[in-house]
Amino acid sequence: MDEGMSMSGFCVKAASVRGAGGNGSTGTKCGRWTPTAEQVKVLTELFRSGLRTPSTDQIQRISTQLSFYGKIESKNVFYWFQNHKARERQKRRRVSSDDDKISSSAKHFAEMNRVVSEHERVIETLQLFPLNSFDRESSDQKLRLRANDQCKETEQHPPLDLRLSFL
Amino acid sequence: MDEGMSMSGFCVKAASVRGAGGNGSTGTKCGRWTPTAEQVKVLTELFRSGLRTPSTDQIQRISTQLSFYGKIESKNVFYWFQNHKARERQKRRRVSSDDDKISSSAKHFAEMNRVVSEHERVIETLQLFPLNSFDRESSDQKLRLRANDQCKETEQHPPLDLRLSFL
DNA sequence: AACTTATGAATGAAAG
DNA sequence: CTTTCATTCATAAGTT
Repeated sequence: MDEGMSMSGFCVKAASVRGAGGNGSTGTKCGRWTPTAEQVKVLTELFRSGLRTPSTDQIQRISTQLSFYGKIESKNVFYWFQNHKARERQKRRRVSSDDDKISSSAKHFAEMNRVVSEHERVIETLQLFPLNSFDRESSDQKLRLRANDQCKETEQHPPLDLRLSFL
Repeated sequence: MDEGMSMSGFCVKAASVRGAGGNGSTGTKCGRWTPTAEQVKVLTELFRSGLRTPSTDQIQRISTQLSFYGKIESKNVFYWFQNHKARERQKRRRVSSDDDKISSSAKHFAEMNRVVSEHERVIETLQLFPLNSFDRESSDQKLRLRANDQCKETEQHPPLDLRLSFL
């Protein structure tokens, strides 16, 4: 597949975006959802009302409701809340960094210590042998305890070999 | 605004591409695993072949194999499958939920990715293309260009009703 | 038109 | 497995 932008995508024109009665009558770009002022208004109101992470069902309802004001998909609503919440938190985080000063070390300390807590496991050599009877939840879980390596310049790779015979 | 991070003094990103149409100049980014185009390609192929929840040893093997194309850890493989599977399911759910709303629009090609037969045990020697193909197509970033628009301007919307009672 | 900002979309990592 | 959080990428919209 090479091209894919020529199926049914053709936008006419997008109405004004946020900014209150914009009206610009301009932006004619598709490729990503461009919420209308009304949609943003409703979404914002929902957020203000305390809704932060709508359930799938709620997302569906919101989407349906908003589709009345313009094209929209469930995922747009999903992403909107996800982003809105994340950015609000992000901003907060920014502000809370006024502790500056000469650093109370507390933060750094915690961060430094957490790495070597209980990673002494060194599950480097995973059990490659087939477990006897119950080979139940032996997988997954253990892998998570791997410590992080250091950044290694690994941009030198060999030619792509797509054979998956190693399995 | 914003700057580079300075947590533990690791490598700061270098932006750039991950083997898109350019060349091998991959961004040396740390902090979190950034799969190379080759790695994604292999992982995707494995997934397409039916692999959904690799066992510990499979993860280990895959990781080892992929490390040939760049830095990678077992947990990255583990998470990749975990996320890929979950999102495939999530996406399907969302799309199917709001497609009844779109009605007169074309069906989504996302559905094209129907479930692959689980009986795929032919992960023996899957070769998609010659090892030295110059086909450096991005399989990672280009992926984002999937068509998803059909911007149907609903410029004729009703008066704004800000009641959120539909929840 | 180039640059900057705002924000939609994606995804790695992790929590529940 | 499902859901959430954190970061990052991409791009429409706004600014200079």
